[in-house]
Amino acid sequence: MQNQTKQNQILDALQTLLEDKNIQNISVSEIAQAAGIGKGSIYYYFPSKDSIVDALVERSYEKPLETAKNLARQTSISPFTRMALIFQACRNSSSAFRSQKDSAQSDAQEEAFIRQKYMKHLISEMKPVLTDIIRQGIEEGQIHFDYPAALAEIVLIVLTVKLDNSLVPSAPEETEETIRGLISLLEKGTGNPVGSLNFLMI
Amino acid sequence: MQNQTKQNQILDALQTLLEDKNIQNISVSEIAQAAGIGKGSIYYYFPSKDSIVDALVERSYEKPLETAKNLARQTSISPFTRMALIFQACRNSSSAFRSQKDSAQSDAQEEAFIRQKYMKHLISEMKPVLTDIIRQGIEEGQIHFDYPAALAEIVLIVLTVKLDNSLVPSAPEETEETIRGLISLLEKGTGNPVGSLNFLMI
DNA sequence: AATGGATTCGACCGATGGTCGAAAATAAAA
DNA sequence: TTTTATTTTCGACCATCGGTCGAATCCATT
Repeated sequence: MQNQTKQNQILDALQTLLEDKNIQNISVSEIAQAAGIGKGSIYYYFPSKDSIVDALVERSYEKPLETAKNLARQTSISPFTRMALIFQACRNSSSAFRSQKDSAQSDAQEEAFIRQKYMKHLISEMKPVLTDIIRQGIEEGQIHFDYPAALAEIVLIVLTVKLDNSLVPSAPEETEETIRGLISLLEKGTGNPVGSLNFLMI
Repeated sequence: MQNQTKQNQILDALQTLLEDKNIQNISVSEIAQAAGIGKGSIYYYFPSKDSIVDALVERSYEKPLETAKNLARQTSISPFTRMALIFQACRNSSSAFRSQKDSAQSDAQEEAFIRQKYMKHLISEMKPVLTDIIRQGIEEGQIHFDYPAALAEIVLIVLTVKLDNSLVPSAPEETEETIRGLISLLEKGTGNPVGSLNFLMI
């Protein structure tokens, strides 16, 4: 049952390849070659090319997700501080997927395919964690809002979409303004003073 | 210069095919066959398969987008009413892309590719229009907020992502709660009374 | 009629994701 | 150790795809 190590070997190869190519331009043979195994063996460990990508996305966020879940239990720390720590952990890991474009302008459209997987995974895993923290913040009177789960999802969606910058591309200053607007909206919407949510800023 | 009619013929074929298949499973030959022309002719009117999809997305939102732009100029109507009309127009058209799943569980992951194009297109086109309306609302004292463009983008992102339901799949009641939360957040964040933004509800 | 551009077409190309059965490696049984 | 069974590896092979190409056809203008 060295499944794990062989799978990781394949995932490592894909991750390396992903650094300067988008998935659509990476063939399964190429992955096999980079992993030092035959193409057929790839399909012994994964049912499809797609599932390899899924597995890589999952593996990439195992650690920050675990960090976040641990943090969620530390009820002694202030909710805002915990949220700040979580976002920081996620941001560090997400950079692993920032592939530098092959040449001048690579069709970000194509590459967005993998980002979307990452987005789906991250939001679905993170939402319950963030919801719990917000709920605690509400109970402690630090957040005034009636829909903790919705609040968590809104923040996650906007931040993920904007920080990714491939689903809805925009200039850095535009992204910054949107984040600033989100912060302002959250502060006014949850009854918090100006500046209290600045940890969301890039 | 019957380019337009032939292109539309091809677009029609793709749209029909899209009703019970995802793009990745639709070949160019298939599109050609459905359009009643040879495969080579497809490439006389479009440079690539991808560009056909792009064109279809654009065509699908021509009318609601024009409606929205016209509405934006009708400064005599209240900003909230105009927004309500715009969202209604968009929702009607977006249903054109709701492909029923092939069988039990079709990999929504794959199909999300086209949604993402639609999302990108809709947000980039709609953002300036919505921003203008919000800005007018601010000037007229009906909206109290400092970042009109950010507000427009946040609303568009959350609504598009949630109503699409393939980027971040969730149960209907969950979607409803998120929308409700967004409404509450917007009302409190822009200094509006409860219920004033209910037009965002599905 | 003749010329020349616009349009149509399907055979063809290189490459891809995925399959397969046979070999090689490893473990279990004798 | 020898034999049998099981797991793992592999690359030739397959069907199919997106896209190209040159020949054929249409159609307007001269």
